[in-house]
Amino acid sequence: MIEISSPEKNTLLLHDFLPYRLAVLAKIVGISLSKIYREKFGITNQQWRVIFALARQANCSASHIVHHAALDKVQVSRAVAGLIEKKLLERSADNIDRRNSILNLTIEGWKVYDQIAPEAVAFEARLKDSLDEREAAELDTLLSKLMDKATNL
Amino acid sequence: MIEISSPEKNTLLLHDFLPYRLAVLAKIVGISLSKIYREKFGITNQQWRVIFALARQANCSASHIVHHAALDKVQVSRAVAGLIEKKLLERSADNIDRRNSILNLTIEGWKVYDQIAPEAVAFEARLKDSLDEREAAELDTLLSKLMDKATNL
DNA sequence: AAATAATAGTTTCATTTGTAACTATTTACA
DNA sequence: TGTAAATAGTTACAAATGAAACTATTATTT
Repeated sequence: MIEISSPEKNTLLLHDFLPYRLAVLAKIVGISLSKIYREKFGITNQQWRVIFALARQANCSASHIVHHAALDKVQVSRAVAGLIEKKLLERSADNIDRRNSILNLTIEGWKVYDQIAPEAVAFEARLKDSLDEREAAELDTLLSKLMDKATNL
Repeated sequence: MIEISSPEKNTLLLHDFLPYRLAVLAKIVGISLSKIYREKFGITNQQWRVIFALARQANCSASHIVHHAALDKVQVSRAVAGLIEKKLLERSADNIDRRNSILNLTIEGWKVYDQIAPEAVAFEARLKDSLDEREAAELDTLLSKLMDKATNL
């Protein structure tokens, strides 16, 4: 491993490149977090998002979840199927518009949510541990700005 | 879609949850960025990272890339194989330690790099567009802190 | 020196994921 | 009203991914 070529060229330093940093950080955080719901409950990331969307908003359709959990309709369909199989969620018919399904957590589903949610909150708190209040607020602002920018790039 | 259950419960708002925000942001940014190298050169994200790692550090082994591109050895192996097939990269033997391979971009590989790199830099600049200098510096600090925290959580 | 462990990298196989095509139902409108 | 377009959701198939087993080589131990 010998340094030969063009070190002073405008070679992009991957390590400092924002999209790369975001990807690596999000991945590490995601893997850590997933241990909470994967190891203990065998729940996938997508299933976790569906559960949390439904905990917020009961009686909603799959497409509502699509818009509130940043998943596409195939992902939601699969996650819902998995959760129904696990009996954490149930589907009923919408007689007003029969294209829709109406989704709800079961008692079991709420139990799982009630176990995961506090751990997720604690996880987030640990992650933000090294930030003071000003920094946490700043992070919030910056992520929002980046998100805005990224969505109309 | 009727709001029925427990809106005032400690239901976690996915939208505000840091790991979720990071995942969504990283994904959107990554998809936008990938258009630069995927559509024009048919290069995958992993291949792109290998190219950039090699542009920085020529004559290095696959395991060096593993440590500098946040990829595991299987990903690097596959990316390298793909890039060799595209003739963007070449592998030679290391006669001192014959377990290692020595990797280098080809002329073609450098040409591809030279086309992608400025676009990547411009992409990052657009992404940071709405941040002033102070905010950009702050972002840098915050991402570093989070990264630190996340790696020893 | 022989046996064992460690490292570099590849291959295999099962799972996950993404894209497109599909069914069913409802809406728009000619 | 009847036909086309839109919407909700599922299914099918190909491509990407992850985990484990594997080959080859070098380092370590006894």
